[in-house]
Amino acid sequence: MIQFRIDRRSGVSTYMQIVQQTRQALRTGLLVPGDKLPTSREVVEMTQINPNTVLKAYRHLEMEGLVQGRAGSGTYVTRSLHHPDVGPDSPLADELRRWLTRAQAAGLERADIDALVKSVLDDGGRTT
Amino acid sequence: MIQFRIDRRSGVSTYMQIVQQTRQALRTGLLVPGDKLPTSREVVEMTQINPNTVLKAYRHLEMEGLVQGRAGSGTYVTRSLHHPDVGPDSPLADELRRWLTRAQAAGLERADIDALVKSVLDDGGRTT
Amino acid sequence: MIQFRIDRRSGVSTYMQIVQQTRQALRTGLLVPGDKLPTSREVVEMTQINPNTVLKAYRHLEMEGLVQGRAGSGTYVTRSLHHPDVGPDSPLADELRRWLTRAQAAGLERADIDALVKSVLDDGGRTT
Amino acid sequence: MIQFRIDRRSGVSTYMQIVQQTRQALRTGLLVPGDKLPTSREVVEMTQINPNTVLKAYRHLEMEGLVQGRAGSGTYVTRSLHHPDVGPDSPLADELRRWLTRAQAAGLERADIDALVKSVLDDGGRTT
DNA sequence: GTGGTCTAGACCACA
DNA sequence: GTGGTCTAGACCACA
Repeated sequence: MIQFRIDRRSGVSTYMQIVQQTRQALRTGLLVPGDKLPTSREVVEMTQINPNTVLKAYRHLEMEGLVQGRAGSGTYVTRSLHHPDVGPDSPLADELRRWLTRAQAAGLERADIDALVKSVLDDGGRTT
Repeated sequence: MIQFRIDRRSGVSTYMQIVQQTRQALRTGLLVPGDKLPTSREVVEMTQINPNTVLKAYRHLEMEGLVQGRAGSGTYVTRSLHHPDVGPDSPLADELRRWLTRAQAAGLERADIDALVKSVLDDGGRTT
Repeated sequence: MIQFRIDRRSGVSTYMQIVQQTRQALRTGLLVPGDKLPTSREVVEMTQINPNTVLKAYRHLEMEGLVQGRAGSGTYVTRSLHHPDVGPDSPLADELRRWLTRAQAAGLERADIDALVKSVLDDGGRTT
Repeated sequence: MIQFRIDRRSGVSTYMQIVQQTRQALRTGLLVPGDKLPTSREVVEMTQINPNTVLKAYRHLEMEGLVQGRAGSGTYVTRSLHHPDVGPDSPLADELRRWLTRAQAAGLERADIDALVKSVLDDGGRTT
């Protein structure tokens, strides 16, 4: 089952972190249509946040057409965002992992790597 | 001069977006010690946000020891976060750009790429 | 300014009544892009409901792309749903008012009229 | 036999939708005293809802004096709400159908028509 | 002052 | 037990 992690220092609102992590799981194929999201009670146990905040996130995902809540049953994934080449075993993932190893060998910290990735991605590969 | 872009739908508060984008520019070397940040008036023109919000972000950066405000003059970068291998002309950046080109050729959208990068980075290259 | 009326016996949830009445006002042209919705405080005075319930309705309308909330300023209409022939002075409205007069003259109560209208509309004019 | 249709997005609770659709059928004369309502099992097949929800709706209608449950037999209509001029063959229905045809010819969608009808009915024909 | 988030908890609809 | 609604109120971001 998907595990949510709340980072209170990130500057991102709690419910939006739930939304983003769920979308991320849909992208990577960790969640597929038919899967059940954890109940609000389970998320509360995982994360120590208020059940209403979980429901707010789930309602947001529902309005995006990604999940559907069923009273008395749970909240279920209704749509996939998964692209086949985005899985953890894809060649692209392998290449990226090797690149990451080289970056770490060069002494880059996570924050450096994030900054580099972000600058290249935002640039759209334009300068290649 | 650094350009700020505010995304009101991101779930990140406006002032924190200014903070994060400034830190990002310090990481990539776009901003270096001595550089002047745009005045709050200039940021207001760029972004349509309230000058108080800009000042709050700059105060936050000042508390982190990254910039310093000088009355009647402006706000100046006082510290670098730049790692030499993180620049846009570094081999690591080149390799990442080539990887990005392959990912785009495989039909991945920006959201797919973000998800893939995030999953590999969060995994810490553990499985390599 | 648009007046909301909450009917606690209707079986429709409170926030959805706000949503429906706003959509109705957009349809009839009572609200047009640029118009400001009443603040949550004003709605609370009008209707005696909780401000969070108002915000929930406004957030719902925002996700539908009909309005936009601006912190410190208010919530504004961003899109019209108005069809020119739906105004109160349109010939169609006039004809319907004359029909309503005849229905009332025949002794029909509001509930009878609602039922008749609903049955004809749901039938789609198929049998004409 | 009366067909129930549940719209989960309407904001009206499921059991209340059953109640309202039954009252509607009593108004239009689709249901008359002596008629048998579908059993909860039949409604479950029609609508995919829980039998308890059907029973709750029927109990509600029984409290309103409109139907009566007979153990081992079913639930029967005990009272009419039908006004003779509200039938599908009444002149008023004919006129309304012709009006509807004109409205559709003018390019109005169902939502536009609902809004127009609602605005005229709520206005009570006052301005005629 | 205005909207947005979050909490705590009551209560309801539904299965 | 599960999701959904609503309240009351604290606190924050923003203008």
